[in-house]
Amino acid sequence: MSNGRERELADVFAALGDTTRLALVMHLLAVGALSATNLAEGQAISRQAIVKHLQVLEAAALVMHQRRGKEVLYALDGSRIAEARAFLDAISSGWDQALGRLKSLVEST
Amino acid sequence: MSNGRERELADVFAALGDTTRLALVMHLLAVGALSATNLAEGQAISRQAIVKHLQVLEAAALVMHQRRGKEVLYALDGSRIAEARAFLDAISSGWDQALGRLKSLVEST
DNA sequence: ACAACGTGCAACAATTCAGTTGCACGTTGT
DNA sequence: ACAACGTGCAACTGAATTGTTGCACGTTGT
Repeated sequence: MSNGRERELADVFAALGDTTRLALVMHLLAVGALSATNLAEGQAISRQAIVKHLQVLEAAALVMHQRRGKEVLYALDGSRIAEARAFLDAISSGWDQALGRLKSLVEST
Repeated sequence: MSNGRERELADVFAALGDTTRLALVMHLLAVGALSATNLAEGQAISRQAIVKHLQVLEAAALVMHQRRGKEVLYALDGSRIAEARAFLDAISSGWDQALGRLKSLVEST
């Protein structure tokens, strides 16, 4: 795996590794596109905090934004999620062999 | 989604959201089971740093350990990876509808 | 023109994270 | 018994993260 790819992947996982951002992703998935002010409504934290989270998601290419008059709409970008999925698939496919090696190492008492 | 589950999921993603830990996971996947000292060999950072990373992975239930004489072997635990995969699958499956909603919102100039 | 609204920027405080070093403890093989 | 080795614990530093607040700027509708 190239070093850059590894970094990108880690960024995606790190971006998802926060309950607030995970909730944002699910919210955006459900609704489609929303402004930061809109997303912050009824939330415990401030709009600015939400904006920072959105920027983290955008830096990981999980989210994109588009200006629309005086507001800015944020929406999900799917390509990186597909990559992350592919990675976890690869891990899972290597799984049985890895488990086998583990047993032969540990059970040789 | 229950709040506890959401937290667990975020912990899994956060644990994977670091290039060092990602490399550890792939290394363990390839080899099966290794000690912290072994994993630290030839690495730029110290054994203690590796141990801390392994503890993060273990807290997220991605890794388990087992004592074996004077050394401690670490190996992957697959169940949580399967859960993370399922989550990304769910995201991806909701994707087309989300994209449709996005377009209708943005393109209505 | 102007009031209202959403955004953008910057400074700041508190917390968490990554990594180091030093040393003590338990296990192993001679 | 003892030297060697792998581990465990604790203290510490520096950097990154998360969140706050205050204010200025652009856009919108009346």
